[in-house]
Amino acid sequence: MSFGWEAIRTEVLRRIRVRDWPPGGTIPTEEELAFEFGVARATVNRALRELAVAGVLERKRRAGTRVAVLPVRKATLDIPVIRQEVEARGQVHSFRLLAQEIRGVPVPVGSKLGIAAGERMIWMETLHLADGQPFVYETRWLNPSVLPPQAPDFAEISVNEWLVAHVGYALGDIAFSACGATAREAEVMGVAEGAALFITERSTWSAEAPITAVRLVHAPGYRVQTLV
Amino acid sequence: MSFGWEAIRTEVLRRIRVRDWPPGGTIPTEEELAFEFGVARATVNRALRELAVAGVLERKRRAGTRVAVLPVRKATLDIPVIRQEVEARGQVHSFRLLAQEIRGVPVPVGSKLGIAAGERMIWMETLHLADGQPFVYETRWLNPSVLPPQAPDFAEISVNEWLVAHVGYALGDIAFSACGATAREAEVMGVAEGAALFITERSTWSAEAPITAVRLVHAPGYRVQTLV
DNA sequence: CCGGGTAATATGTCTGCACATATTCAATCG
DNA sequence: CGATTGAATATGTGCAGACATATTACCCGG
Repeated sequence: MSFGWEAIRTEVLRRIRVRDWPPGGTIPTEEELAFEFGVARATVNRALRELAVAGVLERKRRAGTRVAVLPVRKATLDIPVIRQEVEARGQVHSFRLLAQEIRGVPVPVGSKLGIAAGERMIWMETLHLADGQPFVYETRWLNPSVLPPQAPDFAEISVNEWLVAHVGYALGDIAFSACGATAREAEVMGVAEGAALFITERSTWSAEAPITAVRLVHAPGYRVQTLV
Repeated sequence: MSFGWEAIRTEVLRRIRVRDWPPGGTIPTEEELAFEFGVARATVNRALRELAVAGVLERKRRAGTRVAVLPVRKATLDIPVIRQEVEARGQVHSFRLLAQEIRGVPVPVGSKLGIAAGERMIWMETLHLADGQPFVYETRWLNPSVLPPQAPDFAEISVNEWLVAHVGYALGDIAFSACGATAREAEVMGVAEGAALFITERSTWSAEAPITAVRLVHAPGYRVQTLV
């Protein structure tokens, strides 16, 4: 019977689905389950912990483990680098750096990155192409202090790839939304003004300082998808 | 020094950021790290495993652990029930069931749920309101076989809430996209035709059968956001 | 009846050990 | 020289026991 913690996770999930253990109810303790399944408590713990981070169970010390009433579904998305995304479709990736200049950051960007508005950062405008067709229109604010003395040529290597290779791991947040194309976006992406476009916005910080804030405008038909 | 696996995870992350351990390079074995930090190997394992599922490390038996070259960022989103979402904004949730009827499923829906096109399912149209304003326009295909003999009145309880309470836990996938409002959507949501709308699509299955396929059309300005 | 302190309890984590399993490296044989 | 076989190795998972910690339940005094 004891086929590892994954078997236990599956069995627990089954009992929840069959309503042996109804939503809101507490399930047996780790010790009892360990005895029933003939495994160590650590093994049961592993299985239940995974189900808890998945949002299926809620666990509290002393109170025990209960089946979540409103299972807040957690979806995990992979956010790949754009080049990878294009190549995964079997297309050729290229990009054009349309603009790069020093500017004072506007208030919303500043507050999002946690710096004073008017602070001078690098502003860049990039168009990513898949097989020569517009794929993503990227506008970015970049903290110049993360760059080395002689800055790399971002017409050669895309900012994002340079950052993941040289600045290293960072925290950040991501937001998705929909927006009608502005005049500029319509022109660059080759769509009608007001067309519905999918937007990804990301901000990232290193341990010390804000790194970058990006807004990606995706070509029509773009989807973000998850297999749960 | 030994403050548990979280401290170890943090220290490993730090060394990666400082490029003590550069991208693509292998890091010391669990045993070596356990010795260095003065903890058991299981503790190191826990820390490294978490970083591996986060996409920061890549681990292979015998080959060792290496720092991911292209850290595929994984974003985790919470997908709450609509009522919770509205109430979290401090607004009052209500909904109106606009239509409910039996229909044969069209091809795209059928293939997504893995059933034959033309199979008869329940089709429903619901409008969710926040403080009386249109919030989400929901169209749904529902497998009648998950309902009890005398079906619940979905004008009283929203389908989604009935499902989470009575059908229980299911797998599914989620997709986000952007789309211009159709004539019907524009009318129901009170926006201009062609306005950019954020779309969420979900399909869910139980262990035995497909349960439901939903398309949620969100009011303008809607965002899905993640704190990583 | 209420509030505070205390004990009981379920989970969280750790240790030290063992064996399983995947993968690589090397040696051996045709 | 190439392919197959076999050992070496790093991670994956397991067990039993222990202590830590959060939270609840209970008792007792006011």
